[in-house]
Amino acid sequence: MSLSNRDIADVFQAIADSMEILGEDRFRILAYRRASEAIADLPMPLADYRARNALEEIPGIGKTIADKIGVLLDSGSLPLYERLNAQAPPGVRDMLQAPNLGPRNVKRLYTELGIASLDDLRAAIAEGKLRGLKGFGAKSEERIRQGLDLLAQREKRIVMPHALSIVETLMEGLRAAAPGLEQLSYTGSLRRARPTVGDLDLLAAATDTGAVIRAFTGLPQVARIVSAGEAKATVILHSGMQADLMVLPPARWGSALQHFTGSKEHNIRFRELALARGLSFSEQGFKRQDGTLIECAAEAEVYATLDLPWIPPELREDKSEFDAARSKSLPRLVTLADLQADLHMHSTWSDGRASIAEMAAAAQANGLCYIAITDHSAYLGVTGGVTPERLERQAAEVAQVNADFAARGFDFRVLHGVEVDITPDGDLALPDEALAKLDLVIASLHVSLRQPREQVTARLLRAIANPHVDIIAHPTGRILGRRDGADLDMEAVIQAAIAHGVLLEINSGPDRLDLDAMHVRRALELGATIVINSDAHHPDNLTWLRYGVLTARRGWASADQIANSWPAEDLLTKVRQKSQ
DNA sequence: GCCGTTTTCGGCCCGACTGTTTTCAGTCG
Repeated sequence: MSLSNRDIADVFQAIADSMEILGEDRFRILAYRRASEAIADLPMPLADYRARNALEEIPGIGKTIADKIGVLLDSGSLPLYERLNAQAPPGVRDMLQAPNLGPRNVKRLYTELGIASLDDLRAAIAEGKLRGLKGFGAKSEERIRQGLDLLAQREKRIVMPHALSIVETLMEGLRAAAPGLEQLSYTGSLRRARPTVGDLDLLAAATDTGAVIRAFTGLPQVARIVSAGEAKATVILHSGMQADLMVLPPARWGSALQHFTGSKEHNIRFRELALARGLSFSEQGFKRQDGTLIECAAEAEVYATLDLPWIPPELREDKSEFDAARSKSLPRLVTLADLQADLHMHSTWSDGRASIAEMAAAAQANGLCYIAITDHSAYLGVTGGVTPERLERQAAEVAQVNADFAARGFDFRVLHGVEVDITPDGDLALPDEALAKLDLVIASLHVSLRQPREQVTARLLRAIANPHVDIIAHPTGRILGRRDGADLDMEAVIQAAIAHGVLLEINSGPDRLDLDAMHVRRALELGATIVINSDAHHPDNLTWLRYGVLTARRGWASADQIANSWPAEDLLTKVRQKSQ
């Protein structure tokens, strides 16, 4: 069993952690961290890169680390890793996770007191052993104890859609409670639309900063105030999430927003570019060599100072966005307003909660021009799925709904589709004759996701090759925080989808967001076409499209690459080409 | 250890906060 990208990324992260504790060269440590993050975000297995002799083309990976990847792939272990494990073992590295405790002190606790795990640390604090150490007082010990408490109760990461809903309610409350607020935004990984986030970061601009802080800590959502000063506060919400608010003068809004949005990697690269021009950048603004400051009240001014166009937050991961910005080739990212259709919706014909007419009306109210009703095929546990016979009857209802729209003078259209299961053998759960009569066929994996890579990939490839299949829904089947997706050869899936004119879906369900952004980007690079669907089972679910759009944007998608931003006739032309 | 619109050698982001300090080291975002 060869190591996954995740496994290898974890090895390099562990190497960096151990080196940090041992006090090795910080730039060497940074190199291992950068390599680890680059690997974690790759769209293809490392073995594929090596096979194409392309490991060193990955930014952040040079000859040394490429060789180490080779050793890991071949042998499953690495001498450097084993050696570091002996000097700073996993239990010691775990202590780095504790807030307020960093590498220097972890090393001292380990070497001077023999503390080698978080449990050891808790015990040592209970016995008051830490304050005996030179440079440690009772306050240091207490801070570390508090850090351990925080670590224990720290909620695990929540999905981005959930975080957005919490943060927007919070912002609404703050706007009402804090007059004099000139600017307010969420920042951090949430603004970059990462699929999961660990805490909530808010940034505000106001002249009276203290008044905004007091309004914030007084919000009804706040369960506990961790700290609150004149410009910064940290609270724990009743939901268990930590929320940080920073308030600053309006003149520095732009530089602060850029700084707190990150990512850290993007910021480091940005500051390197600034240095090359003799400017030092921080959240305060640009500092010239003579010490004078250039303030930026708007974020676009920050980038403009380095002659760069504004870079959308979703792209700020130091994944070639600066090259694209410099060469004026940043994509014009798709927006929610670009979408004309939702091509994956359920009704009471299967497990949906509303009729076809209700779903259509909701879509129209949301500004869409056409939809596809795609109920589940009758298969396994799905209640009331469609059979060939029921599809015939459903077609009549779809025709009636369309006739009603036309009679009322609306230019709105319902396409008749299906979401057909791919069986464990790779068959489709409905016969070709039934599929041939439909406007649109979605095929998806719901069962046997744990099959070996070759087998589950082959299933999907067979479905893609079926002339009636138009869309592959939620390709990996992942559920965020609950289960990983199928172990697919995504490169093969993308290539097949392109060859057969099949669209790949970004499923907007809050805990799916599948395809994920890195696969979207890879698919688009190779020339695939994407669709963003809600998979709505209720009219309210149509708002989910927003999350799919954010995921597409993280994948560098422009509107022309998203099939449901096209007019209905263009989409149907593409789909019919496929069936011939 | 990586990397190049000054560089194949010599760089590599920045400031705020905290504690235990008489000038700084560690941690964080």
